[in-house]
Amino acid sequence: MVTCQDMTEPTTSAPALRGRPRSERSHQAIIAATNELLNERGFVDLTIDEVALRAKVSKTTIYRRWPTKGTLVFEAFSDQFLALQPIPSAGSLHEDLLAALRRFIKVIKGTVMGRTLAGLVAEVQRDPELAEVWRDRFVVRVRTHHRVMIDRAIERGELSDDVDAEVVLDLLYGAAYHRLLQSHLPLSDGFAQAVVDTVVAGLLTNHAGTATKGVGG
Amino acid sequence: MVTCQDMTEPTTSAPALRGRPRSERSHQAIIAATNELLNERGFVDLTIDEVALRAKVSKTTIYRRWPTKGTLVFEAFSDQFLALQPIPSAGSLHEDLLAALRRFIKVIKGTVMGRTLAGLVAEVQRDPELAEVWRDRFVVRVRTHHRVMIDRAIERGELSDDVDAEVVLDLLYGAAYHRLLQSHLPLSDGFAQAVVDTVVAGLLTNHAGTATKGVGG
DNA sequence: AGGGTACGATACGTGTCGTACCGTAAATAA
DNA sequence: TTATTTACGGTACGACACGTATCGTACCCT
Repeated sequence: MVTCQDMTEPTTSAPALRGRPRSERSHQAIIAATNELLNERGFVDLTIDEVALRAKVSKTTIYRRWPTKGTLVFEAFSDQFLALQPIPSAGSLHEDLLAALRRFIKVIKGTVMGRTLAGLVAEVQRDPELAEVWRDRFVVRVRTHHRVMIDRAIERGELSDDVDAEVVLDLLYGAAYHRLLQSHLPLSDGFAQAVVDTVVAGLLTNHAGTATKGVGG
Repeated sequence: MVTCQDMTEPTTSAPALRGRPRSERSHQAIIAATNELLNERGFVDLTIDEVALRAKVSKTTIYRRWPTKGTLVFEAFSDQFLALQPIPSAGSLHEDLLAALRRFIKVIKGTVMGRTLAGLVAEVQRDPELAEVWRDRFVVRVRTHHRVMIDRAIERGELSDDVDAEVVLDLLYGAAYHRLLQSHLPLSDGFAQAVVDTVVAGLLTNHAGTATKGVGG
């Protein structure tokens, strides 16, 4: 769980347990109501007032914990989403990447999370504070997670250590995000195959001479 | 120029020139004021009221032509942006794609258009009507434009006609959009090189056997 | 002249946000 | 027990931007 305090302040060792504690039940009810409304209306048409109504909680209680709609939805979304993105270990780089990308696409298309993800990316462009939280607690987290597939391929010697893992992730998931956000073409399985085919083929080519190392940062 | 009517209705042959015509001067002033405010405040903090004030025009006049803030900003942005995306003809596929991607990145980083582009992509997630306009009059337009580079490479025989041009565009520009929207890493020149190196290498590999044709649509 | 349309100015209703207030509830500390 | 501290519910409120309505005036055609 990621509370508002965790998002904005470094975790304090002393939780200061004087006074009435925050209701865990309210917390759960708010997150649950948020997810319900995310399903029914989507990110844009979700209002804090309605969440409060649904959760049988005062609106004030929500604002005490989450400063904005974005941070609330972020929390309701992120843990749930990340739990559905395991790292495959099929063996080859191609198999791993394809399985991971398929998994990503499946969740995007098969649940409401695709629309919510798009809504959050949109909100991030509007709210600089949310952008920071988003990068640190989602983007970096997912990428670190996914980078394991590439690192393992390098360790196995399947891939040259000249390869910039960051660029690889940008190619794979950038393409997928692109279709999600622009909606110009569907996130089909053939798309996933073509993306992974092309990228892996490109990586397995010996590209000594065209330096591609260390450009990520 | 793309007017509101052009966006929502098929172009009528009879422009109906009875009555007082719309002031072209007002049109220019509104677009100019929009671009000014886009520079000063960005997409999010731009308000129609302020555009009206700046353009010395009634707010009503703006709403007569553009139904929403998104469509107004879209028009102020798109022609300007597209004019800065010429198709290079250096010769090889690698050279063409790299030059085009560099050009894209240069405009994104060197002008306010990067922020505006991000803001528009965000707005598109919130406004379904704008989304339609965006796809038809921007995304498809840019992609058709860019696809020429790939088609020419196929004609030259440099590239197999098995290659799905749509996927190629998603890989290149998807990666760039990804860094623009997520801000996790900079849009450096090394990034552009690595992206093009990897994708072109992947395309030049003979991938007969892994069908990648016709999955774009 | 007359009809049709755009214009300016302004007022208005709407929706959502986020905050302020205040009496009450729940926990700790003396 | 009593005092203190903090969260809670309920509600009212201010702020802000949106988009619409109204109406008298300006412009261009037939």
